[in-house]
Amino acid sequence: MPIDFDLLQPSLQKSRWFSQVPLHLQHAIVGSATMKYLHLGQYLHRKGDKVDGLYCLLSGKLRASNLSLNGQELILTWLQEGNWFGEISMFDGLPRTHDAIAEHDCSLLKISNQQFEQLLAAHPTLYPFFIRLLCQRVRTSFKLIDEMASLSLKGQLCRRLLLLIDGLEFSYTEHEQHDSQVFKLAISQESLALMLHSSRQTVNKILQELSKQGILHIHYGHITVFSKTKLLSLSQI
Amino acid sequence: MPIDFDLLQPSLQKSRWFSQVPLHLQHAIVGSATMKYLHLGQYLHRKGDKVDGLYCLLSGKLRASNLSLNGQELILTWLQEGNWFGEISMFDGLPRTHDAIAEHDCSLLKISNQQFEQLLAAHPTLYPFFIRLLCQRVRTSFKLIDEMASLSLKGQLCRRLLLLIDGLEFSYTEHEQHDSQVFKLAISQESLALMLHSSRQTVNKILQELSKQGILHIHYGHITVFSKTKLLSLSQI
DNA sequence: TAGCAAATGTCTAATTGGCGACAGTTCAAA
DNA sequence: TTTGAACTGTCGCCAATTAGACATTTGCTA
Repeated sequence: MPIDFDLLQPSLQKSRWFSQVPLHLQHAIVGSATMKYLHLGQYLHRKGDKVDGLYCLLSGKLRASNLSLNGQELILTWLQEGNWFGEISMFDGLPRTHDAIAEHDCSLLKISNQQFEQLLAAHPTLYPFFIRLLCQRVRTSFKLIDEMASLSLKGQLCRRLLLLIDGLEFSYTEHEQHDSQVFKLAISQESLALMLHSSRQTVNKILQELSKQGILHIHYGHITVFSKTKLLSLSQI
Repeated sequence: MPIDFDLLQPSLQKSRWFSQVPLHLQHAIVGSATMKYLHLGQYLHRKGDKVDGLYCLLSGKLRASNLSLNGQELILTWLQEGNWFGEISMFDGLPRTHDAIAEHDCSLLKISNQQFEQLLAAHPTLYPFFIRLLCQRVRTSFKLIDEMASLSLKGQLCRRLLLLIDGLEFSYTEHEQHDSQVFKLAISQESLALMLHSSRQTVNKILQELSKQGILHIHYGHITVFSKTKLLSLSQI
């Protein structure tokens, strides 16, 4: 049961990070991976778990979150098709920083500790690429910290909607673009609130405002966004 | 004007990260550095600046912060004796994530881009160590994100005081310990507020409470902390 | 197609924290 | 020793947000 590299291409290339890795190294990475499957609701790992591998999500959706001391779930983000994650624990050997829960049935590439060590030993030129993955992580985190601190709740919400749209790789590009496209975000207001560490009621109020301004529509269980550009300008308040 | 490694030892070994680097690599790192000096109030770099080097603060104190859109300063942290920083821009070549301003006269080790490249080329075994530095950064950031979200303002304040005490390396150890030691934190309530993105008045109110509980004393321009353990238990609210 | 669970909409009261105002205190430099 | 800037203490008002309660809507499934 070898893994068919070409078959995975569409998923793999969704990652800005992975697509910048030279082709022969891409092959080496995928070559040391095995498949792993999860059912909806299953945990891939929990915060504090020992490191067991580096993953790439091929299909499905994972929620990265953890529980606050009073038992409330705090969602950090969603991992989507093409996302690589788990590299921090791989490198420093310390426990997982978050829970990872399947929100749909998922398929993943898994590179175990052993395989990872062998991979790096065989291809030390991979180091700079993994370093870049870490740098992305730090920059995204710093940006999030700034935004949590400086933006109003409304600004933060708009920012998060944009992040969800751009989805992949924890990273958000600021390219100017026209509003020709409509985006469907499958997320409940409750979940949005958990991500903003706010209340469902407040999120609802803000979404209503945005809806009245024609920026988005609210549906049962999802939101459609009409204007990325307007969200962008609002995410500076 | 070669740099005297032994003379710098006391400062260098304050870094948990650096002290775990093997001795011959420590020498290699310091060997590719030059000295740099700053006066109080001078900027080492500003957010958005092009990368110019990797630094280690030998003496003095730097403030890492940036301006929010409405012009307010948001303090991320203070860099203290022994801290290494600036590695993110070194690795990904992107602009600085924060301003760095001298709060006292400072002396630093500087490793320029060129020197850094040569250093890594000559000692590729350094990669895992720099990776670990990045991992520390990510973990500290994740922790901060969680705490900003889940803790009350009082909890956050206690948490920050602990961080300031442990100071070095962005990292905070949870070792249980007795309250035999007293810590002096040279920081104004105003600055604390900027770090918590709160107001001076609120910070004052909380500090008064803590003072009444005997956990700390408030002075002009600084705070003395008597009980780390009590701060620790309060930083879970 | 009836029923149910999940999601949304909308009130209210209570709480938190921001902010202006101003008085008092401390420290250092002239 | 005086003076002024920086820091701390405190009050009160106001806006934002939370949390509880409950009605309504939606979409799935038996």
